Amino acid sequence: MTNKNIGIKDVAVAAGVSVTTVSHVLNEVSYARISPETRDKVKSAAEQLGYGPNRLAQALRTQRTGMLGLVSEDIATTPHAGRIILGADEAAKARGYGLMIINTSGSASLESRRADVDALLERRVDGILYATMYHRNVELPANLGSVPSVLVDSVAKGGNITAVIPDEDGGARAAVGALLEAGHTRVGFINNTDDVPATRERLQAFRTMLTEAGLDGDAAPVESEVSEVHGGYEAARRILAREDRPTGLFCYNDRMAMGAYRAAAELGLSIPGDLSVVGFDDQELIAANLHPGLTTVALPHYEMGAWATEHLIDAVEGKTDLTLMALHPTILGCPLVRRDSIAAPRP
Amino acid sequence: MTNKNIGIKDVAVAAGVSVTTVSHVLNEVSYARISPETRDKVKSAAEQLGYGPNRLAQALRTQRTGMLGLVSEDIATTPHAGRIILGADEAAKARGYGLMIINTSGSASLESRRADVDALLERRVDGILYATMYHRNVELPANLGSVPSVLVDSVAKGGNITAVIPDEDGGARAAVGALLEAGHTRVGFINNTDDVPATRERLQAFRTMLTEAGLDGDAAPVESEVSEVHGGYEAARRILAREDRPTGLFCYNDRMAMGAYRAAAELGLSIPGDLSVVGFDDQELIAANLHPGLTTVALPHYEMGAWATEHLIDAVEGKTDLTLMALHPTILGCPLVRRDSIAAPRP
DNA sequence: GTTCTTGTTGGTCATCTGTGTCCCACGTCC
DNA sequence: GGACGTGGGACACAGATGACCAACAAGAAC
Repeated sequence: MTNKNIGIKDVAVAAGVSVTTVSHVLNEVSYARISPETRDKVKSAAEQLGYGPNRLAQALRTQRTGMLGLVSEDIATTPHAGRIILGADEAAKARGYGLMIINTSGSASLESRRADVDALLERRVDGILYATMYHRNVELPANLGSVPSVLVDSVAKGGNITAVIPDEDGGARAAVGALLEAGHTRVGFINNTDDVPATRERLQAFRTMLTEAGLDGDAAPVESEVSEVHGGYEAARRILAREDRPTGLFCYNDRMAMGAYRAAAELGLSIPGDLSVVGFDDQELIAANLHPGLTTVALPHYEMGAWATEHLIDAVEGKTDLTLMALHPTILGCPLVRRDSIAAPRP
Repeated sequence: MTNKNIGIKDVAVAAGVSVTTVSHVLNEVSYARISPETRDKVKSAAEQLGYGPNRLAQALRTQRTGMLGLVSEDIATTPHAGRIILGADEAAKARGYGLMIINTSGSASLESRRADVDALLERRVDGILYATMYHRNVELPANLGSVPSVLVDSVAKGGNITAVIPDEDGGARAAVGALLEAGHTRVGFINNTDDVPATRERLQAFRTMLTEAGLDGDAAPVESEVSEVHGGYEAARRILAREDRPTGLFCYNDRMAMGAYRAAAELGLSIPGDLSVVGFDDQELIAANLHPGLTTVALPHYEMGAWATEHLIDAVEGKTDLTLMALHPTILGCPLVRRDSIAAPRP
């Protein structure tokens, strides 16, 4: 157990050697030639005293803190941030790094976010992860450039910073594909109204998937609303009121799908008997708990957090050149999570 | 903007004074007598060079890092952890402290949690917050005692560590009270099966509230299941199948309430017309998005995080003696959040 | 047998970036 | 001319690291 009051000096005295020797044996430096007996003396003395290295002093000397800064938007409003943090934490822990977390708001001023980054820089973090709550184009504080940094779940407005984002296109294709595969030919899309990459890319994937399947993708029904439960409800009411009522529904996210469930229930449509539904996000609290369970597409938050951390550490340790990766964002897959909301359409 | 490469030494050279003087000026030490002109020279030099203090070196010298360690259980599985972190982050930021976060698992071995705490100690955090995912009795690693620590959302098995927990009793009373107030006389409770304080305390509060209202608390119907949506569904099916079917239902948490909603829908009971429901937790994703919105009791996670941080910093700065507060856990209120799931019973 | 080389084993000292105590130089005032 | 006030610098210290140096014994050269 690390004891705050014991330093390398105390160990040296206890073992009857110099502090240098203690440092050498404890760090197992290759060039140090030290007799096995001395090694043992030092090690057991350290053990007995409960010596733990003072990482601050180490960091000061070596110019490496072994700490990564993570500025995360809106830590508490979605479970997404939690999964990014978890991925980052586990990747960091596995390589002996720690995480300093600062919360910021998606709507915070550039200046306040600059101050957040500055707080991390003053503490001499080795690198910085900048995570946003949802995939978008984000303006980054300039001081982020002074240490290796990776952007999680967004791309930078100015470009040229390494970023990792979800595969919107592939995810949407998987979702629509699951409906087509089940045999649906009348498929609708309930979309978001925000101007974010996901809105555009999912819509486009929706249309091309239908077209590729020999259906008229351009004519397929699409209704847009705010990406909340009530928006999903409204949009679903409209889309299900059409004469050529779709038998398959792709929803922008799980919350909107939850709204669609209610709309279907009100119209007396059973899921998946009368209507198949597929969502996006895999918010477990919703997707797994709806009845029937919602088939949806998982956003790779954990994986993005881990990927970003892994590569950030590589960069810190000089194993990678981040500027090379900065040209294009890295895209991580969005796997389909099958539950029970898709069935073949009634004949 | 903090520039990593600029030290106090560079400022001293630029201003034509000694490093001591720079330190004195920048820290505004009271005993230093320095002419206004020198002050200005130093300050503008620091400004120009983009000097930022090296918190590591400061910490090494002053034996204060200004960092708090937060070990949090299961960061990603519930939104609860996020709210604790947010409360802690904002309280810490307000007082100039930073947060080092380590994730652990509720089921992790004592040894691995000891290692987590050790990682924080090696980094010489000034204090530690230990947050659990739900209110219970937790066994803490012994090395937690070596710096000031506060336990969030649990009490320690051994006792004698300052802790802050939610007011289970008061919250449950508020929930049941809301049903009684609306005029319900046949009220049931859907409880959890886990052996945690909340299970016992909410049950007891339920019974005493009824009794205090002149009803037969001991005879009131209670059904227990696992605290998930499907458990809530099962329990609700049973409780609603009784001859003296309750018109008001208190659910152990929002997830179980969600299950109760489905059971009610299947039985053709409308909420709140035929059945009033009240939950616990205020998981927004569920409570706000059910239809009708679920009246529930909010767990003060943000407040507990903030309270714990505030008092931890007080202890670190010698303004409080934590051992005095360790005698009894501090209890924070659980306010009722009114939505639309409670109405008067049909006459 | 004495000095020199060489390998072994560890220690010395500067360094990382600041902080804080103590001390010094210089004027002034009675 | 000694006490005192003012402005600022020297220096030790916090806890480590690492390049380089030193002591010593064994064997080699003379």
